[in-house]
Order: sequence, then C-alpha cells, then structure tokens
Amino acid sequence: MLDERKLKILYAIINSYILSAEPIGSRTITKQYDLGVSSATVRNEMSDLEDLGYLNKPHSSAGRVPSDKAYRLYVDQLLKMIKPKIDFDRKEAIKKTLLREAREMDQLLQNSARLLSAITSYTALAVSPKMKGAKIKLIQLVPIDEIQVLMTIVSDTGVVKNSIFRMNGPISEDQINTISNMLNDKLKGLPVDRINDDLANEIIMEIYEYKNVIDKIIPIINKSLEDVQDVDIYADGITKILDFPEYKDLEKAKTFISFIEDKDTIVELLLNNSLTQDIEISIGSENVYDPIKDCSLITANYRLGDRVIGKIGVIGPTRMDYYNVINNLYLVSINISEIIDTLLGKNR
Amino acid sequence: MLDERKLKILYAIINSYILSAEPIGSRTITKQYDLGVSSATVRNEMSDLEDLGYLNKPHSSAGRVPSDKAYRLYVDQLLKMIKPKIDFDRKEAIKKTLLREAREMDQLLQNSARLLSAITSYTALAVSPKMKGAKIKLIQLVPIDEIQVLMTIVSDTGVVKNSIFRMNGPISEDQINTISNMLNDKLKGLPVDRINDDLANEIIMEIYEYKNVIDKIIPIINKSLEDVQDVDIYADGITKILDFPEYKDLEKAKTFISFIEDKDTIVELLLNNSLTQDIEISIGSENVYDPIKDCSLITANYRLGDRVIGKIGVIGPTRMDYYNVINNLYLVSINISEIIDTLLGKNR
DNA sequence: TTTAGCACTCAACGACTTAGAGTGCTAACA
DNA sequence: TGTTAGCACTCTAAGTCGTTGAGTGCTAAA
Repeated sequence: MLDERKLKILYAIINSYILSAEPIGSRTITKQYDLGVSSATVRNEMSDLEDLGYLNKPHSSAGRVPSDKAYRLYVDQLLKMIKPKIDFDRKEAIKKTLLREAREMDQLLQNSARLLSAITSYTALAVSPKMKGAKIKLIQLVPIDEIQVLMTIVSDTGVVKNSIFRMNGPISEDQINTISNMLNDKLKGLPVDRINDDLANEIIMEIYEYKNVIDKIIPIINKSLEDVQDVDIYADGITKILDFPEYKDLEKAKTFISFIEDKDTIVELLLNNSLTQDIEISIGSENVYDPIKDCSLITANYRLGDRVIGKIGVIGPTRMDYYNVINNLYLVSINISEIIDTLLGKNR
Repeated sequence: MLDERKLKILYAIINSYILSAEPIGSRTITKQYDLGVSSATVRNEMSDLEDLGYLNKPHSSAGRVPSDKAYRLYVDQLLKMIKPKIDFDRKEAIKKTLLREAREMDQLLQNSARLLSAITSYTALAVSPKMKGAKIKLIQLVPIDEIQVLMTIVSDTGVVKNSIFRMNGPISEDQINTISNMLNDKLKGLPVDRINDDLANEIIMEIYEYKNVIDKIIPIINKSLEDVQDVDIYADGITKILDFPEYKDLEKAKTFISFIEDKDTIVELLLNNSLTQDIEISIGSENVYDPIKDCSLITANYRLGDRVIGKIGVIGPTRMDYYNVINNLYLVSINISEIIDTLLGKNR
C-alpha cells in the first residue's frame, strides 16, 4: 500500500519518536537517516502520510507523531521477523533469574513480573494459572475441630486452594473422611467448572446414608469453588509509567495506576482475549478499557504441556520499545512454561 | 508549657492548615476564630510559637505551617479525649460493610483496607495474621502423586498455608500417612517458630523406622515453614495520595507509591513497632523510613481473644484529619477482632 | 519529481510587572 | 506591661510581552 520511501520515512519517524517522545520534524529525519532526499521531499511525504492516517500533528508548527495505525503497521512487520531467532544464552540467563528462590508457582510469577519490568522499564503483569479448564487432582476435607472443616483442592495446573467452613452441628472425623474419599473418587480428574448441581445430586445418591451432612456441605463446597476459580495478579513496576513524559500529567498517572490496582479489571484484561496467539498486542485505541487507550499492551501465554494456562504481559505508552518487549516477553513466557513443566510435568 | 492563648492559636492554625494545606497568616486566624485579640497580637504569639519549634515559615512573607512537634502535641491531646466514646450505630454499620462477601480472613482484611481508604481518603493498609507466635492447629501431609506431597498447615489464628514438595524417590501413601499423623501428634499446639532442629531430631528418634524418609522431609518442611511465616499485605487507595497538593511533585509521588508497593518494607513498617498500644501514631520525621518522613502513619491492632495477631493502618500527609482517622481506624479494628472471634472463636 | 527559498505559525522561554498576602518593627495606647 | 494600629518591607504567584527556534506549507525554479 505504501511505497518503499514512505515506509522508510514512517519507520524512521517511529524509531525517533520511540526514543525522544517528541514530535519529529522533516529535518531531524534527513539528518539522522540517509534517505538521499531533501527535507522538502520528506515534508511532502509526511504530509501524504498524515492524509493517510499514519501521522498526527500536535499543532500546526510542530513535527509529526505516529498514529496507532502507524504502530500497528510497524508491529505487524516486527512480528514477522522476530520469532524465529531465539538467543539461547539470553534465555538461560532469564531462566536462572526466574528460578531464584522460586520453589512455588506464586514466586515464579512474582519473579517473572519483576524481571520483565526491570528489563523493559514498563509495568509488567502476570496472572496465576486459571482454575477454569483445569482438572481436579486432589480434593480433600479435613476436620480442624468439632465444627470446622478445611477443604483443600489441588488442580493439575499446580494451583492449591483452601477454604475453611463451619458445619451447623458437630460432625465426626469418620464421617468427614468418608465424604472426603467419596468426593475424591467422584471428582478427581474432572474439570473444576464441571462441578454442578447434577453432579452434586449424583454424589448424594451414592452416599445416601450421609444425605443430611452432604446436603449441608454441597452448597458450601459450591460456594467455595467459586472462590477457588479466582486467580491472582502479580504486578510490578507500576510507578515506572511516571517516568515517561506523556504521564507527567498527574490526573493521567492517577487513572493509570488506579486501573492497574484494580485486580478484577486486570484479570479481564488479560484473560478475556483469545488464547490462540502466542504474542498478543493491542495498541492505544485498540484497547477496550478507557484508562489505557493511549497505552499498548503486549501479552504472552504460558503453558502446561500444550494447554495454555496463564498469561504474562507488559503495558506501557504506545511509543514503547516493541522490539525489546516482544523479545523478552517471549523468552520469559517460554521459560515459565518450561519451569512449570519440570515442576508439575512427568505426571500429567 | 504553652499558655492557653498560645495553645488556642496553635490549634487554630493546625485546624486551618489541615483543611487548606496553605500557610496560615495571622489575619486568617483572627477572622475565622474568635480569639478576642488583634492580628498583631496573634502575630507576636506566632513568632513565639515559631521560636519554640511549633511553627515553620516556608518563606519570609508567607504564613506559618505547623511542625511535626505541633502535630504531636495536637494528637496527644486528641488521643486523651477520643477513646471513651464509641458510636455503636456507626460501629455496626462498619461491621456490616466488612462482612460483605467476607467468608474468609483475606477478604475480611481486603474489605477493611478498602473501607478505611474510602472513609478517610488516605491510603489504607492491612497485614494478615502473623504466624509467629501462632500455634499449629493442624499439620498434614497428603500424597498428590508418586513423588509429590502437599503439606498443609493451619494455625489457631485461622491462617492456612500450603506447600508442595517433591520427594527424591517414590513414597507410599501409607508412609506419608504415618508420618503425617506423627507430625500432627508432635506439633499440634506448638508455636510455629518452635519447630527447630532439636525437635526434628526428636521426631526422627520416635519413628526411626522411617528415618530415611524423615531425613529427607525435615529440611523440606523447615524450608516450607520459612515461607509459611510470610504474611500478606492488603493496600487500598494508593493513588489517593496524588490528590493532595503536597504530592503534586511527581518524584515525591513516585517515591511514595514505590514505597507502598514494596511488601517487605511495609511488613516491617507495620509489625516492627510495639504491639502494646491500641493506637500507634508516628508523625513525619518520627517515621524511620525516608520516603514517608513527611507522612503520618496511624496503626491499630486487631486481636484473637486477648492476643494481638495483626495490624491495620492508614498513611497520609502529616496534615491528615487525625480525629477522623483515629476514630474510624479504632472502630474498624475492634470490628475485625470481633469478626475473627466469631470466625475462629469458641474453640481457642 | 525534486528542491531551494521564504513567509508564516506556534509553543516554550525568559524578562518584567503587578497584586496580594503576610511579616516585623515602631510607636502609641490602656 | 501587654496590646494594637500603622507602615515599610518581602516574597511568591500570576499575568503580559517580546523573542527564539523548530517546523510547516507553498511557490517557483531546476
């Protein structure tokens, strides 16, 4: 669509703007890049690029700024070239950092967010493996005392969730154990979100002698299972956004930080888009949520085996260093998948 | 030390400054408060108060600003008058809000932070019950598969901690159960921080037939117990600090937010001071940590029975609305204690 | 089609002025 | 001796104004 010279000029502007955050003029381009044409020519081309929607002018006597459309073009190009080459030394170095003091999933993800934010100097996000779609590996009830019972659920994605509930009346250890075994037999291997009323009734039929107890327990379990579906969010480098001139405005900064602080929205942000692409990028106005309509979000999946179970992401101004972010996000994500495999793998 | 008129003028200045955040001049005082003297007299008194260290001047032709010493005087006075009266309607209203969707400890504390921040319009903090000093109510090992074992520890403060570890080789369910029962017998009722090498050796002696296995498990358990001592931090309203004119400076705002984001420091901040006083206040330079040397921190304890197990707090500019904060913090804290008692109580 | 030249635009910056709030001192007063 | 009116003085905040410089867009020539 764009001829080669226009593309060259556009990329030059994007590169300069990513570095300087200041509107780029025609002379800056001709001085910094050897295009073999004069600034007047560049000026004409820039005017065309503006008409085509790739550039914007903050005001009539300022230079040009890339539009979201320009970044989109640029990023799509980038994605084609970036994937094939993985720097293995770099990958192993990242792995080493990720494993530092990370014996469990939560520390692994915490480390990932921290590392990503440190490398990229943007805000980094990570979401813990989602229970939805995960299979129950272990469900267990343990009496804590006469009326309190601890329910523990372990998923095949390595997530452990606890829930304490109280019975209406005393209940014996034997009763609890019987029910616990029963539940385990029935539910092991099932997807978490398949536990519904029908299944509950089936369980009740099976151990009818404990009907009274089960009747009381099932709704509690169901309620607990709702909580169990919760995922955790790890965010790091939230204040880094304040370093960028586009966020020198306090009101903007506040909106952004509040947005990142809101766990529920971030979960939606990360999990509500498709899980098919390895690297997902939404630029500026492509974002659904108002507070980040002048940010870009880049996310990557991590997996257990071949199943996508969670996401990590980086969010920053639209003029972010896409190359650096995409590269590192990708490296971190495949490292996470590998580490999870060694933590949980070998045994499905 | 200060005569009555000086006190009256000082309090007037503090009150005005809390509201306006702007240096207070002698005329402002005489207009807003009926002191029965002229601005010239007030001027003389203010000069004295400055010499005594209760007031500061931003520059020679500006009004005066209260010093930390002034706030300390003011707050100590306030504390004497505030405690006795508890508004029971208000207390119950707060309780209702705290209990909304709060079936478990983490939600209760989350709600507390949210509510406190909403009421006070400052940043609110809550720390989950500390394991240190808590007694083990239940410790349990469950095999997840051939080599993975889930350890669950429940404390009498209602904290549940999980830890998954892998054995070097396969281990039978019976073995795990025997060890689990053994540990439970030995450790139940003991303070978490009393589990050390001596005790480990004792346990090993007792079930010598499993020595090989126990030898492998004990260090893993010890390592896990370290993690178990971790507490969680709930923060809410971090960005509220940006609403105050004293934080219009981006660099200051950044330092503050980064400080609040650093979980480890916040844990120290909340737990490292004495637990004896119900309400603890540190004003400006009284704070140990540089980033909050122009903030005031007010904390309150919450309890299980008569044992202090955690803290909540509010942090804001030194010119905070101490009366409002102290009052609400106190109400929230006694509500938390009451709710914890009904959640865990009756059974020590 | 490209380019040199030039008039025009506009934000950013510094210099300057003004307004206003406040202080501190002095001298008079109760 | 404490209080107060009066006044000169100080200093910041806000507004005005000209200047600078980067940049554009148009025109006409190469």
